[in-house]
Amino acid sequence: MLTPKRHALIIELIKQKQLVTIQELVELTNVSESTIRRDLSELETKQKLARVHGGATAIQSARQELSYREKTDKYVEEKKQIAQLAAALIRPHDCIYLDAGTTTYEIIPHLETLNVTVVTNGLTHLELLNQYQIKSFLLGGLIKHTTRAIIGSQALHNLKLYHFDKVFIGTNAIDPSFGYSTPDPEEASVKSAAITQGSQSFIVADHSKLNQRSFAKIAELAQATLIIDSIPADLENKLREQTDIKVVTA
Amino acid sequence: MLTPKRHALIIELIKQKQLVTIQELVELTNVSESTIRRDLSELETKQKLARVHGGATAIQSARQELSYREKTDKYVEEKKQIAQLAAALIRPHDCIYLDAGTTTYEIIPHLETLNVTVVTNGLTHLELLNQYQIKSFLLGGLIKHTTRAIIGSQALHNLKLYHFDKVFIGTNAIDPSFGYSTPDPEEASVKSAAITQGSQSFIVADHSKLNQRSFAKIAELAQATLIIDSIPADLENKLREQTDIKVVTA
DNA sequence: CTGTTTTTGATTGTTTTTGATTGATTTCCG
DNA sequence: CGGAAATCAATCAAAAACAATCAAAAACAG
Repeated sequence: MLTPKRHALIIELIKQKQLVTIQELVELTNVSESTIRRDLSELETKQKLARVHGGATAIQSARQELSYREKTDKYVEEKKQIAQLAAALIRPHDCIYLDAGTTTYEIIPHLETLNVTVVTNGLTHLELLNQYQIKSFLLGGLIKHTTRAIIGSQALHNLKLYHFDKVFIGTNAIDPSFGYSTPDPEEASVKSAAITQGSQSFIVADHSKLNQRSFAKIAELAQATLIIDSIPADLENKLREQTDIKVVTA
Repeated sequence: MLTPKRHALIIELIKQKQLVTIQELVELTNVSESTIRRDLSELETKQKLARVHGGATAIQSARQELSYREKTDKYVEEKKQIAQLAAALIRPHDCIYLDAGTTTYEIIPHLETLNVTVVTNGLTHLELLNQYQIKSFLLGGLIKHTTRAIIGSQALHNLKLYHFDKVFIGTNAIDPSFGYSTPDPEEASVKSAAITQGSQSFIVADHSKLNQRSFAKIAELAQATLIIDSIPADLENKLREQTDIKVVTA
């Protein structure tokens, strides 16, 4: 039996039973105990399970959860790299604002040991913030069910109650002359207001957003540093005339 | 038997019986007394139980307090009846406040056709509100991870932005002289502030909360109508001197 | 086909877990 | 109070599970 197939079987059985013995796995896969031990060892370092004396148990870490839901999203790997680069800018005990969105979501796992305080308008972030037990504040306001974000005048009002060391915002479009923009004016208002409340503000976006214009303007390029996975050289030069840019270097 | 499985069994039995003897655990798990002793020792340091001479008991300190999700909710049927009675008071296009908690949660399904606007501080309510596509506002503020509620000064500030036709609040304790109370002062503040923002306010609670006092006072009895599943006649008379009461009539 | 690398299963000695035993401590009950 | 019974922590040896090692088998590359 091929190793990946065997690993898949093991993970599947653990998922079903939560707890398996080495003997059960030996019977399931018809390989020796030694091989199973090696498999468990390997899968443990990959955070796919937790070993216990005599077998292994399922692990419901944030990472596994995360890998489960990443299917719906595009450029996940790039977003993770962007998030990592963004997180590297954060210092212990910073107070940061995390905009709703998938790229900002990927920043959360990097916050675990930083003792930061997070303010967000993204309801999708809450579960992960909870899992990492990060001190978190939510903006108040209208719940936009489609994107699960908090918007509206109350949200703007709420933002005035905070000041942030760093602000991380997602965007749908980046254009050399129109700046950062997004389809929903309500969301744009919140993003814009957040930027003005931060000492430093960052736009996190993947390369598919470059050279795009959307309906509602968030801010000028100069108002926030751009963090992106890759960018053509000529466009980078053009943007650098107006703002700072950080590019993921692979 | 694998250690985690055994530990799970032990905790499960303690959860059911509150108090277990070592002998019971030996029979349950078919291991020696020594092993059980070691297990209890280990689980005690993990704060999963408290040892007593001869066995172990469930721990009910705040530390062990089960988080909202895993809390095996009691009196679900009663709460549904209370919720139904509460929902019958709501008129179309009302603006209502729903406190965090399991009883208020049960109100949501009744709102579907009423075109109400809901304001809440309960994150656990969001999924259901989304499902029924109810226009919803969330209070801003600190996220209390254990109960998944919004609290803090920002929440109080947010409440000032609204006025409600009806306010529905949960409580942990109802006492003829101490009024309504709950363990966490921060939560009590939010509940209290919400009550003052409503034209009419209601406390929804099951009968297990009667004649109890908790640490932090929410409000006097007179400040909110009590909605409850059942109540002894003498206590009802005593409470009716101070406030209105609605009882589920089965 | 031949030489190399990878994977596997068996074997080894080591570590962890377990159950029995011991003497100390606590609880019970007269 | 005081002794008996029960329960306890500490210890130790046996059993189970473990990581490390190595040679055979399989997969691979040239």
